Amino acid sequence: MKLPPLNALRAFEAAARHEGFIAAADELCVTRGAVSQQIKALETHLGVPLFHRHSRGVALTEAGRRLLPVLSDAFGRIAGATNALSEQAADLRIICPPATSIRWLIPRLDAFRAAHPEIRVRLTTEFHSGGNYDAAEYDIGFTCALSPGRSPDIETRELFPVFLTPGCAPSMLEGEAALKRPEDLARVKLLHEVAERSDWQAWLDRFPVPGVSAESGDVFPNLDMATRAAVIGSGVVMADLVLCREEIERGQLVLPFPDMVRTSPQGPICLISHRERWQEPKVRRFAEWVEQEAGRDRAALDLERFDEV
Amino acid sequence: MKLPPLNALRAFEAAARHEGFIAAADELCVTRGAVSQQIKALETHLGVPLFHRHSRGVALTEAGRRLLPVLSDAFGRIAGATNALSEQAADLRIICPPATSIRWLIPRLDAFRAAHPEIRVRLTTEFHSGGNYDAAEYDIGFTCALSPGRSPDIETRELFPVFLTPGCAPSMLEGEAALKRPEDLARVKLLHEVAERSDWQAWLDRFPVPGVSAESGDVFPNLDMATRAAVIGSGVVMADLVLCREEIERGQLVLPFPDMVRTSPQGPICLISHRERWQEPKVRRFAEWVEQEAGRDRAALDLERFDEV
DNA sequence: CACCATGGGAGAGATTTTCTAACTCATTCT
DNA sequence: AGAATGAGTTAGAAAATCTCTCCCATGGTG
Repeated sequence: MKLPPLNALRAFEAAARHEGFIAAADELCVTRGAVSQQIKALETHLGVPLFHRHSRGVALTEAGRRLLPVLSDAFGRIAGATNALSEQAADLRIICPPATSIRWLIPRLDAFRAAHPEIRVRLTTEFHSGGNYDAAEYDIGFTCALSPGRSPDIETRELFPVFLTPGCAPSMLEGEAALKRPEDLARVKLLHEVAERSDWQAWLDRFPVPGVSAESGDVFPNLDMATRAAVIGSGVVMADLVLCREEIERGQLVLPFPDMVRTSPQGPICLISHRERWQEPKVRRFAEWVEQEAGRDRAALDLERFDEV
Repeated sequence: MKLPPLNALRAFEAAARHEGFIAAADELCVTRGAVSQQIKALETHLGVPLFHRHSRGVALTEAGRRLLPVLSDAFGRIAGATNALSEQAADLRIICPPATSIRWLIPRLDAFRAAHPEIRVRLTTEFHSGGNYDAAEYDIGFTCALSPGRSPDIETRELFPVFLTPGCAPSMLEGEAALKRPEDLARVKLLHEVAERSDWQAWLDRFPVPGVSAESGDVFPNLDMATRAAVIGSGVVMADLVLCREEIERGQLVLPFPDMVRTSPQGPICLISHRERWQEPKVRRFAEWVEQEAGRDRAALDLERFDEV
């Protein structure tokens, strides 16, 4: 396959389409002279004149008329394919479970958008385990490290651990029904993120409390709503120290047993993506930004306080 | 229509097709480094990696796999169209009437082929008037200047005039039947090029000879055969001073009435081509070469001797 | 297990291509 | 006649592209 100089072909295509060198030069953002030279070079290369030069303007020769549609078509296809690629390259499709989304990602995301306006962020807030992460639908996701059933091409990167300890409204530490010892949990309502009650179960496995069962209490569709129920004094939620940091720092949520902390059995929160995708600029930028933000949370938590379990 | 750098696309296409940068570099006659840089530039431009880099070789990414067929197809179309043009640009299709062809063009044509080996000459020897010259079939032709019915897009360039005077074998000037005066033509056979007997008729119109009519004599399919008949003493041909120059100089053909010369009523021999085609390199080169050769003939003839009629 | 062959990456500097800027020419419109 | 239009030409500047040299990682091989 022998090809003539491609840039000369592009110059010719533009000039032929506009039936003039000046319009072509404008389109290509060069001077008329450049177009003139390119086209002359192409004519020399092919050995056929492509334009008749009149004193005023140019007109295609027979040869030029034959060449134009082929080039326009070919360049059109190339433009279509490459634009589709860049188009898609600009879209960053993120999937994030509800609690992480509303409590961690969304508050920070505008900063990312501001820092990278060229990336169109499309966030889907939806529960998903690492096992059913769909690399075709999403460029990157948030999930738990130990989710089973991942294909070997799907890789994760750890962000921060999930530290669990009961949390409640400050009012619950006061009065005669105050939560003072773990046994007091038997007198209050447990607030669960999902029907499986796994967080409370995990904590109770680590710190068994007689008379307290994970089977009791209210169930919410996600951790955010359970936490908000706790804040308004409805019961005790199994709080995630990272995701609930704001409420804890503001004193809206208090930790009655701050030394009784365990990590989630599902492992730390992590980013998840296809092995190949990490290198894509949009993904790399987002991942780097997320890791930086997560680093701040890890630092703020003073993780060394806790024994990992 | 926004296009990525075309040369980078070509580098990518070659690399993707060969599944390796080295093979691509060989195909493009550059170094691996050049291919590597071009492809990196393209990836940066599109914002998507097109290859996975392994320690040994590369493999297309999803994006690369989508781009490759489009590019291969587009470049293939471009190559096809441009090759067809150059291909045709290399063919020089000439049409030339028989006498001019055999007596003038063919003896000189090898010199042209040697001087321009890149041009494939395809000569068609066939009678045609300027009026039915077909610019789609032939790039250039030889004809008479005054042929009627030409379209305005068909232009001619004069080569040399057609000087007509009787010619015969030297033997005819000897003996008791020797041609001494025009009246002696009544005793010999006239040799005609075509049934129309126009050359003899034209000469006789200019130099009327009592008792001699263009209606008599033998007819040949072309001037070459009529001339050869004259050389072997069969009769008197209406000789063209240019086309018969060789025989005249060698003494095979003698001119009994060297002062009785007239130009052909059909005008001089000329080149004929489409207005647009003269600029095509192959046509221009041929035309220039022909004009140069014709110039030699005009000089050799010492045209000033003759009164043009 | 050292060693070499393979295939690609990086960076500096050379080279080639391409573009610009200024001017020219021919023609048409006013 | 003079202005405006559209293209051609040229030298030199700018930009792109390439080469060259050295680097790294991997996978056979003796």
